[in-house]
Amino acid sequence: MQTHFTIDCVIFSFNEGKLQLLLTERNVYPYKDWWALPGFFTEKDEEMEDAVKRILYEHTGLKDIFMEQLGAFAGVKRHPEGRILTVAFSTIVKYEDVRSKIRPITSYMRQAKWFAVDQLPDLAFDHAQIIQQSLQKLKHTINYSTAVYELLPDKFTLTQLQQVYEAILGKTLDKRNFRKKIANAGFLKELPEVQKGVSYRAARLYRFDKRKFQKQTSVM
Amino acid sequence: MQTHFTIDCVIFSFNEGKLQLLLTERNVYPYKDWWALPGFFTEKDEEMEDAVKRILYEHTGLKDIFMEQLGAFAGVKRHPEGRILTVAFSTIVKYEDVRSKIRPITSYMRQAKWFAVDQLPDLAFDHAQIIQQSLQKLKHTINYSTAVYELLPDKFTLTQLQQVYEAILGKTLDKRNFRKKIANAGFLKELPEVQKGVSYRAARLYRFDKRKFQKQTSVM
DNA sequence: GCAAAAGTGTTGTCCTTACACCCATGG
DNA sequence: CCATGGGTGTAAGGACAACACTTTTGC
Repeated sequence: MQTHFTIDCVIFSFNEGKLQLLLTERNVYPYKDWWALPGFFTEKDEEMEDAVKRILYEHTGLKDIFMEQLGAFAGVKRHPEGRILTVAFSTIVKYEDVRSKIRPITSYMRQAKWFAVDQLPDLAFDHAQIIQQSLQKLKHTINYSTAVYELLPDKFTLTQLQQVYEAILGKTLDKRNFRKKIANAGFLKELPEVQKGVSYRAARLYRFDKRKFQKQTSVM
Repeated sequence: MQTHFTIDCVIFSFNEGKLQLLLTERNVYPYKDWWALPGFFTEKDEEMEDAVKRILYEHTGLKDIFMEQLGAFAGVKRHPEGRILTVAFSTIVKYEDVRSKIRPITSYMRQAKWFAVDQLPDLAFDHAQIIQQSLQKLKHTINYSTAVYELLPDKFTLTQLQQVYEAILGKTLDKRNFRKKIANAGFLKELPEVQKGVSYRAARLYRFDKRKFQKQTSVM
């Protein structure tokens, strides 16, 4: 049997000390004027991966971003038109890198905007559930993926890094223990620079060393 | 756009010291006479969860089994008829419990049969890939789920338990360390019985205590 | 008595956690 | 000089890995 087939995108970023999520305001029925995950119908005989790329671009203006599959959500009652199967994908982007590029190409969506994950509006369809599941997954994989570093600018301070961990895990961490753990892991490169423009002691800047990270994790 | 929508089931069990997988022999084109994961088309406006139950029953004779979603597999070239999206589900069953029930109801499949996961035949579609991914997931969740205990009979010896771990992880474990870890976890109940019918020292039997397991894990 | 598997302890290393104060800087 | 966040060490407990021999049983 055939079914409608859509893609939804969960796009995380980090700004102002908070985990952020990119949502679009729908300009079409159903759920017109509601906020929703960027997502839409696939086309006939379109590869799923191509559909993800296309829809991501058309709805947010973002390109060349790798998205990981979260899972399929069906449910006859998800949509007034009957069963629509959606496959959700998630990714993480650097806020500064995409800031100027966010802009829906299609007129199906009125605008795309960042929301702090702890201050989301009411969402269309079952998107709140998809987001919950995505956050769950992020929590579990945080230590085994480069996800955290995708959330930060190229050069960052240890406090910023800790904030990202805290935002994702939803709890505060001990500063000394956190730094020991990071130092131990050994895939941060200390830079000869420090923060600028702060009215207190400037913090050391670090960079993530992907090569060293892969060496570590590939042993396991 | 619409797409064909199928379900595939990855069903693990454990017998003769090996991790086993239930496959069906196809009686229809495409891939007639090939071995494949039990799976078929969903029906119009059928809930995904209902489709899983129905297909599992029709193709293997198994009922009342909870299946967990693995993910969606699309791919225009998966199937001669064009894009067919399949959502894979996996589960684990006790070999003894189901032994006599395995039997396809539908004539689309000629027979259902267990194969050791390290001795699988050539498989239809992209089912080999789905199985690989499922095994990966099993490895990762082995310590945080009741999966292992679903694989064993009600009463089992510690050596049997260790064999299951070894089969899933694909490596041998140290007996003393393994027993310490299990004892530490504290959700096995030692029974007053021992093995029977063996020509060497009979091993103590244990039972898995689900209540204690949940207490442990829910704290985290 | 022998074959076959059951059962059992110790040690070192490393990771995790808890916990509090001085330091550097800009204004 | 003060407000603000940056930066640092230690001790205890728990988890993990390495490692080999004795015991029980059926035949």
